Formats: sequence, structure tokens, C-alpha cells
Amino acid sequence: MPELPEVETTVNDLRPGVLGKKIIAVEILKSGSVAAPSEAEFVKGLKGRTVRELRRRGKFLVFKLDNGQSLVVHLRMTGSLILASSKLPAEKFVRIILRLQGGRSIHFRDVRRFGRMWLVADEESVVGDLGLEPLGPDFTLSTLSAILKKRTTAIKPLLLNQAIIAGIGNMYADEALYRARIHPLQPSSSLRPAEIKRLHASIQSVLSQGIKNKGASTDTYLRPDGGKGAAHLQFEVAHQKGKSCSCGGQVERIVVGQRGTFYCPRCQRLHPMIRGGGTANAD
DNA sequence: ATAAGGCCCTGACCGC
DNA sequence: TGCGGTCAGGGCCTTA
Repeated sequence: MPELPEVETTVNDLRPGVLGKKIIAVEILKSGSVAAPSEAEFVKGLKGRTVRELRRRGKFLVFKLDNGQSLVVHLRMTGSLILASSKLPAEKFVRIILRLQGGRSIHFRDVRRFGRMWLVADEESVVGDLGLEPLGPDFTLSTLSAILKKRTTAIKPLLLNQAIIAGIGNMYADEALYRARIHPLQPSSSLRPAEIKRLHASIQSVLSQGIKNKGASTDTYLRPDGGKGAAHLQFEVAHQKGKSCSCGGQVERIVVGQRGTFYCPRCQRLHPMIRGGGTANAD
């Protein structure tokens, strides 16, 4: 599943092949992946543009074009962007091809067709409501403490809320909570200062390690060179039902906020609200 | 603010 | 071999 580390990997690996390259043709092999504008306008608007910048925002990729417009891409669950030779025939699940000057193409591969592309004048119309970048300078311990203090919702759904923190998905939420030894259903405002401190560190460490390992290919995710990532090989709980934990417990799967959730019931225990509540004054 | 349900879509998997 | 049913899953939307 493409989450922050997978999108970051895609951006990093794609960048050298696309920066400064002109898009000479756009082919929509299967419709339904363009969110805006119409498919005809999308094709027309992209043709002839040069990619000036490529960056990640949350789980979105943003291609900044030479006319100021932005091509914004969300891979959702099964999308990948593959940098291929233009001679390579598109395989079954390629929905859109961006042909670049110089003989290469970007293949947008998306098995379940949940992924979307936008061509917009202002990228903020797509990514404007996203919350903090968890690997950015604004994601500090005190900011996280302040966020958690005023929310009663369970911690896992909060981590998945892109309007609060942008980029964490189901797998890395489970890994971060496990590493911080926090139960996924623990109410956010009941987290103790030491737990918040561990969570802040674990969010950054699981995401950084994910990037270092070029993302997780648990399902259909592929890197731009067509290869798989290795991050899932180090997952301790995500998709690891029955695996034994170093504490002697076993990873279980429950459903939290309609999401499959993996955790160790021995290490990650629910605890009651601290007397007086809201004492989230980390360190 | 919060929760729950639906929707999109298709491969994998199960039982028969 | 194949058929039908069920499930997973991110994000967004609607409804409570």
C-alpha cells in the first residue's frame, strides 16, 4: 500500500528521469483515473509541458510544470508509477502513459483503479487540507502533544486522519503504535507523556526506515524501476498475524475504524485515563 | 468532534 | 475447472 515511504521512494527514484523532461504525449488506456479536468482537457493540458519540480506532500505526488500548473497524483491502494522505455508495451494494469522526450515513459499502473490524477492551476485545491508532515520540522513533540490532548478518538484513527498528520497509512500506523507500545484503541487524550514521546519517535523512525528500505511491497506496490521495496520484510506486526513477539505474545488482528489492525495484545495494553485527565505535558 | 456505513474496484481465496 | 461469494483496503462522502 503506498503510504508516505512508498510515495517518497517513488518521488526520489522518478526525479532524475523526469526533471527537465517534456511530456510529448499522454495516452489514457483505460478511463476513470483522471479526477479533474475532463480526460480530453487533461491530455491536451499536459502535452508539451516540461516537468520543473517533483515533490511529495502527504501521500500525494506533485509534478510542477513549466506553465505553473501542477499534475497531482494519488496512488491510493494499488497504484505505482513506473519509469519505462517507451518501446515497452504497457502491461495489463497500466491505465495512463505519459511519454517523455528522450525515449522514456511514465506508466501509471493501478490494479484496482482507486488512484487519481489531477491537472490543476493550484495544487492547494487538491492537497490544501492536509495536516502536518511527520518528517517535517513542524512535527515536534509539543505539537503532537497538543493535538492528542484535545481529541478523544482512538489513537489509530487519529494517526490515519490526513487532515491532522499527512502520510501515515494503515501499515505504518500499526508499526508505530507497536514500537511505542500503545494500544490502537487507546483514547488519544489519555496518552501519558512517556507514551507520546515514544509515539513521536516511533512515527519518525518507522517512516524513515520505510524510506531507507525503498517502501513496502505487501501487495502491488512497485518502485519506478519495476522492483519491489523491502520495508515489509522488517514489519513486526503489520500483516503479521500469529507472529510471535519478543515478549512471548502473538500478533493479533482486530478491526479499528473499519481497518484491519495488527498489534501485540501483551505489549500494547489499554489503560484507563489518568486521574484528572489531559495531562499530556510531554517531557 | 466523532463514529459508522457506503462507495469505488479487482485479485485472492474459499467452499462446493 | 469453474462458479459464486466474501474480503481487503485509502480516502472521501453522507448520515447519525
